[in-house]
Amino acid sequence: MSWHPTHKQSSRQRILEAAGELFSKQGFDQVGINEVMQAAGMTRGAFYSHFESKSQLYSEAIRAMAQRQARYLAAEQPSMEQMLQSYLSMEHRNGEPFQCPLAFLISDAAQREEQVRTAWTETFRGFSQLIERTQSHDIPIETATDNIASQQAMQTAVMMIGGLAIARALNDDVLAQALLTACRNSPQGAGKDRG
Amino acid sequence: MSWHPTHKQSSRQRILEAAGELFSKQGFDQVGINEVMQAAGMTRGAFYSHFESKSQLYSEAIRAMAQRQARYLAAEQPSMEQMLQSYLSMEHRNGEPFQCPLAFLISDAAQREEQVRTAWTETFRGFSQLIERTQSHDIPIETATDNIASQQAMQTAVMMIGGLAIARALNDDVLAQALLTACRNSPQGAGKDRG
DNA sequence: GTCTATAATTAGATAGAC
DNA sequence: GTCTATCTAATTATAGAC
Repeated sequence: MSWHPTHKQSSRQRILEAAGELFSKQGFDQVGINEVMQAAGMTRGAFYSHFESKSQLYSEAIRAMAQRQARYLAAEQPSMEQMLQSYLSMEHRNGEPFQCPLAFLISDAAQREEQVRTAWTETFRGFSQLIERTQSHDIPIETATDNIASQQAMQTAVMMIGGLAIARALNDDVLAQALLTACRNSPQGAGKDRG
Repeated sequence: MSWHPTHKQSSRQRILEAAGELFSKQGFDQVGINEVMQAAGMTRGAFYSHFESKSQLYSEAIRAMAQRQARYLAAEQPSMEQMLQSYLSMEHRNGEPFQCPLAFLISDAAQREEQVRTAWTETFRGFSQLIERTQSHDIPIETATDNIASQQAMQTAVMMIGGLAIARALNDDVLAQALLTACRNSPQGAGKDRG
């Protein structure tokens, strides 16, 4: 089992993927190392060969989820409208197939130590910058300063992350669907059906 | 100590207030019953004379915070601009003096049992309806249907709750301040400095 | 209604065999 | 690098005195 030099790297990756999914869906405190390791196909004892603590796993899992999604988006190059359509969907709210750590762990990460908050903050920065680039691509004529473009990107980020996080907290599927629709129709959206 | 019939009610209220503040700031799992009871001026053993479980305390604490804030708003009758100004402030982000359970517990509540999610959902409904009434007061000319007014209220609610929750998660005070400003300047705000 | 004492369970982290 | 076994600490919840 330990013949290949890629073995440890592969195990580490499996742990990160399992942790990202479990933490996002259930919250950091409600998931034990045991549960993470079993989902990764190992037992408790092997954990500390890969990570120093559960807390370190948390921050690395957030970064890993962000990187995975960034790679996907870099390949697909979706438009702003496409991004909103899939991000603000009931499927995403229900956690399939991807869970955005920014929305799923928003108040969870806020209550952790600096290491975790830094990972969350840097992920948010990347998300906001991606939106800014995508929006400037949709509207190539640049009449606004960078400052205003960055404000607009942050407003869109809030509408996306906040909308998804609220829809997830809501206990009522009909209301959640209405909320997601309202967010997609907001001025921060493609802006095509409002004046 | 047990002479007054209001004694139990007062203790219960103190527990609810302590729980609301502690849960909001640190998250449900990171606060023990011991900590809550000490903040309320009692010891662990007295807890179960007031609540059946920690989980029940959670949902009741959310409702108690919402009711307390609703009473305050009913007395003050602030305008939409005033509400945005105080809700989307750095003071509120830092938890002083009031913590909105919708923002502070957004992903925390989403991961709990139905009882807690129901309390959160009903609080959100009340918040959204309050915004709708306040917005219709600011713009007395009603050209829109109820459905559109409700959509606009939900968009504003997302910008407020989402903006505050993100600002709280961010590890960078400068970025958090910029984000709150962007939210206040958004079309969901008073709408006075955008077109 | 509040207290002290305790039961019962669980989790994060470590030790040492292989 | 992964396993089993264990340590230590914390937690929810209960029992019974006052």
